[in-house]
Amino acid sequence: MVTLAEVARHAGVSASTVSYVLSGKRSISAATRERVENSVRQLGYHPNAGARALASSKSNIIALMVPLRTDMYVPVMMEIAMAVATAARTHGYDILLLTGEEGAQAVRRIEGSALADAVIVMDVQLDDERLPLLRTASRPAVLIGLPSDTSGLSCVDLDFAAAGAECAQALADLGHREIAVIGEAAAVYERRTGFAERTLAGLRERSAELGLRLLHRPCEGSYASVSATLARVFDERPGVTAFVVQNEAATDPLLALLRQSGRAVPEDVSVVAVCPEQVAAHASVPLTSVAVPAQEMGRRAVEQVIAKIEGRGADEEVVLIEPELTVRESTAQAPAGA
Amino acid sequence: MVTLAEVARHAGVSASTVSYVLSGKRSISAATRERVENSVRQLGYHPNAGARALASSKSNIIALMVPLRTDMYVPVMMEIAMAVATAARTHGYDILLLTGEEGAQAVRRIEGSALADAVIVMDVQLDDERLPLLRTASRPAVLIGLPSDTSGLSCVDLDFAAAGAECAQALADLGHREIAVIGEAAAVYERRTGFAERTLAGLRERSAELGLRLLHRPCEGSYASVSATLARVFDERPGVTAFVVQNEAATDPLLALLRQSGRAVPEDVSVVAVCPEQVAAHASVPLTSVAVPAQEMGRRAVEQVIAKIEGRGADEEVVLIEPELTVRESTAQAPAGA
DNA sequence: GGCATCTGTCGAAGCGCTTCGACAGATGCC
DNA sequence: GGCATCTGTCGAAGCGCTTCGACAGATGCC
Repeated sequence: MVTLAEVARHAGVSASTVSYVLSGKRSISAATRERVENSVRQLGYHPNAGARALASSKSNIIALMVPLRTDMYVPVMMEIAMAVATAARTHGYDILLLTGEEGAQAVRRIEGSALADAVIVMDVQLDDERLPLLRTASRPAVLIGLPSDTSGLSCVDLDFAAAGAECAQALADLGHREIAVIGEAAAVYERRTGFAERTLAGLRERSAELGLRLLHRPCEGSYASVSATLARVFDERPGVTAFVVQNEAATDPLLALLRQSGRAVPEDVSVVAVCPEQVAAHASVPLTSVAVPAQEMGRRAVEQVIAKIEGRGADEEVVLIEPELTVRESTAQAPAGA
Repeated sequence: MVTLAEVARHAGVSASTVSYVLSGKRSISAATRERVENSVRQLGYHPNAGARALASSKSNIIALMVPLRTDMYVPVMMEIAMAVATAARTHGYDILLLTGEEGAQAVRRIEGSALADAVIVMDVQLDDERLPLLRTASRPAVLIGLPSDTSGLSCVDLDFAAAGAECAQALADLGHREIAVIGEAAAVYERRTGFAERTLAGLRERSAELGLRLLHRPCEGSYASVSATLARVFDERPGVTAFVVQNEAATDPLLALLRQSGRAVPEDVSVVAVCPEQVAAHASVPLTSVAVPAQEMGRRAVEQVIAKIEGRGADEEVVLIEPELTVRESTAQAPAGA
C-alpha cells in the first residue's frame, strides 16, 4: 500500500504538505499542489482510513440502522437505504449498515469505538427505546421517521398526517362519503410505528371535518389477509365507495379481489394509496396515490446529518416533507346511487 | 471517550496487558484478566476502531456491494443483504454498504484505503467488469452469484441450473408437455445476469431430455407486462398447461390474470416459481416453488469471506446450494384433454 | 527602506491501539 | 539443587495520518 510518506518523497515535499494539499486546510502554491496531485495519481495513493480516523477523530462513516423486520414492506426501506448510501457518497461519506437486531446496543458500540461520525435511524417507533440514548449521544443522529416526542432530536419524514388528510380530502372532493382504510399489519400498530399512526390520525381528523364515515382495519400484505379484510369491510359497511391503502403490499391483492368480486375500479370503487411512485404506477390499475418520497427522505437525512457533523445545523430540527397526491386511474366521482 | 490507557491505569496493569486480555493473543493469569475485564465494564470501554485498524491492519469491516437497480426485484436482495449483515455481526464484523453505482472504482477505493478487510459482491453478471479487479485484489472477495469464469474467484449461489431442471422435472412428472417460462425483464438478460441465464439453461436442458416443448419470454413485473406476455404465450402456444415464473414480481399479476381469463390454477394450468419462500407462501394461490435461500446465501458468503480473511479457506471455492422444490397448491396433474 | 504582515512549507508531536522482544519469577527435569 | 524452559507481564516502537507552532522568504505600507 502506498503511504502519504511515499507520496511526499515522490513529490519532493514534506508529509504535512501532502496532507494540506489533500485536505485544503492551508494554502499551497499552485506549483506544489500540482506536483503532489500528480504523485498521488501516479502512485495510486488512497489515504489509510484508520490512520486518518485516528488522527482526525473523524471516520467519514455514517451508521445507518435499518429495520430487520419481516412485517414491514421492504421496497421503501431498501429505496431509502440506497438513497442514503448514494447521497452519502456524494459528500465523501460511507455507510455502515446496522441491522435493528442490536438495537440501542449498536448505538453505544458505534459511539464508543468512534466507528462512525453520526447515525441515521430508520423505522422509528413513536416511543422508541433508542431515543434516550440518541438524545444524549455525543454524536449527531437523524431519524427517518417521527417519534411522539421530538425534543432534542432531528427528524426527516413525510408529513404522513397531511398525507392522510389529503387522501380523505381527495375522496371527499369526488363525492365519496364512506371510506375504508386498509391499514398496515396489526403488528405495525402494536409497535406504534409513527407513520402508520400519523397517517391514520390525518385521515380521521380530516374525515371528521368533512363528515366522512371512516372504517379502519389493519391488514397484512398477503392475498388471504386482504381477502378477509375486504369481506369484513363490505359486510360492516356495504355503502363503502372508496379505499385508502396504507400497506403498499396490499395494493395488488386489493385490486385483484375487487375485480373478482365484480367491482370496477374506479367506476364502482375508488382506491387511493400511500406508497412509492413505482408501486402506484405499475399496479394493475395505476393508482391515485400520495408518494412516499424515499429518495428525498434519504437525501435530506444525509444532508442534515452532515450539517450536524460539520457543526452547522440546529440541534433539533424536524423536516416534514409535503405530501403530493398524484391522480391516476383508480379514482373517480362516487357512483350516483351511493 | 475511555482509552485503553485509562483502563490499564484503572486495573493497575500495563496497556499491553489490557490489549492481550482483549485479544487473547497471550496467556494472562485469571486474576489479572478478571481485574481488567472489570475495569473495561466499569469504565464502559470500547476500543477505538481507527486506532485498532491502524495498528493491526485489520478493520473488522466487510464491504458489501449491493446493486442499485430498479429492474431487479428487491426483496431477495434486501433479504440477502440483511442476512450478510446479521451473520457478519455474529463474527464481530460490521458491514460497509457500497451501492453498485461506484462499480469497480469502489473496490479500488476500499482496497487502497484499507477501509474493509474483504468484499462481498452481489448481483454478479456472467462477464462482470469487476472480476479482473477482484481476481488480483489483495483482499479477499466472495461473490454472491456465479460468473461464467470462476477461476481465481470464490462464489456462493443457489444452483440455479439445477433449480431450472427441477422445475421442468416436476412439471414433466405431472404429465405436462408444453411449458411457458415467464422470464426476468429483458434488461436482466441483456446484462447477462448469471442466475437468469443459468435457470433458463437448466430448464432448457432438462426439457430437451424429457421431450418437453418450452417457450421462454422475458417479462417485467408490472401487471401490463405480464398481461401482454401471457396473451402472447397463449396465442403462440395454445397447448401450454404449465408456467415457470422466474421473475418473482410477476407471480401475483400472473395468478390474477389467469384467474381473470377463466383458467383455474392448478386445475387448468400449473404454476411453478423460483422465488423466496415468503413470496411463494403468501401468493393468492400458494405456489409450488424452488426457494431462493437468501438467508443461507448471506450466511455462507460471510463464513467463506471470514475464512479467507483469517487465512483459512481456499483461494477459489464455488459453493452451489442445492435447490429444493416445495410442492404447494399451484401444481397438479396436467389436464386430461391436453 | 525598514518594519510588520502574509504566504507557503516543514518538522515534530500525538491520535490509541498492537506487537515484539525482554525479563523476572515460577516450574520442571535429571 | 542447578539449569533449562514456561508463564505472565511490561515497555517501547510503530502503524499512517493530522495539526500545531515555527520560520524563511515574499509582499505591503508609510
